[in-house]
Amino acid sequence: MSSSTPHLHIADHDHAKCVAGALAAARDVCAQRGERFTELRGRVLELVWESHRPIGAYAILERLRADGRSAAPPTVYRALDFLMSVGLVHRIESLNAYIGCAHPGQRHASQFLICTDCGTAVELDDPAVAGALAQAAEKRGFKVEARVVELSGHCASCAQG
Amino acid sequence: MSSSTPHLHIADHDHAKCVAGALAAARDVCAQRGERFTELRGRVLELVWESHRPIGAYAILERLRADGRSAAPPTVYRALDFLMSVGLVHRIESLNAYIGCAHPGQRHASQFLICTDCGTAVELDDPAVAGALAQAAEKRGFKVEARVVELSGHCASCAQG
DNA sequence: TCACTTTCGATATATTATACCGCGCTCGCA
DNA sequence: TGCGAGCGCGGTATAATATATCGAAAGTGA
Repeated sequence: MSSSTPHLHIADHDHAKCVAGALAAARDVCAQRGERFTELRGRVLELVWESHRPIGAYAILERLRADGRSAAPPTVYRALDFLMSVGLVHRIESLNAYIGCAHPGQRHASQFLICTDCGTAVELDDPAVAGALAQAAEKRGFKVEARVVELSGHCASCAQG
Repeated sequence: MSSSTPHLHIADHDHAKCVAGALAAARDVCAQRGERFTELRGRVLELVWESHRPIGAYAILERLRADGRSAAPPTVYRALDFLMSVGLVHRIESLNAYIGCAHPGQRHASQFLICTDCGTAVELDDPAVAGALAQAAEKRGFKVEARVVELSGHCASCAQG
């Protein structure tokens, strides 16, 4: 584990497989929806999946440039906007950062647990939370269109693992 | 109702009372905590309470300048940071904006219903939601330190009022 | 091949937020 | 009542994040 990933205890997992799976799922989703999964979009998705920590748009930009590619902010934001529009990437509002979607292709209302020690963000799809939110909104006649649910704190490993 | 507040159906309320109440509560909270409730902080809090719609830092800045006051971004951010630190103001992450706390002085885990039509944000303190979130986190050994729960959509009035 | 649409490069600029410095006021305390 | 320590704030500069716009290139479908 590199020093840049303290306590990344989503360890014990084959991350290459994560990335490959995400890319494969992306191809599927885009094919199904008749969207073009271009080389740039693929590369950006790959960078977003580089780790399980949300990554900023400008960090992605740096990496694209490191590839030798000419890139400017719009390059990144366009790709991210596309990836979010097809549900392959989520934006973490409290960090102004982006993370790969854990359940691409499926409709889901996700929640994030963000560890402020190791930086990892875990995506949940907890039905009890989703249900409680839906009820709270309905009780007030509110029609929900978008949800931002982000809990920050210490993951199990960092809290004392 | 001004054209700048379409469908503000938190109507039927004496907003001056809202503001006065918020300022009084602020004085109390600061007194209790031995914090200084300065004129600037009071004015910023008042501006945040100008409506029930989240307001951006730079909008606050403009209003301060309209007062004839000399002010720069740090002026506003310092005041907002203070007000948030004592729990008088919340930040709405999905809007990069700020709103007065509906339950100052009380510990609470709030959720926001943000209407994309009229711009109002209603603060809830729904125990079922709070409970579901606590459980979801605990189940995974996650120690929660901060919560961001923001639902966007259409309020009862705007959805069809 | 041609017309059409989408994607991308490129430049400029907008929006939101913070780092830093120094002064003066306030408050606690002798 | 004077003093020192800390806090609040004015002010400048700059960082970090995001968007508007335009034209060229590449893919798509007839």
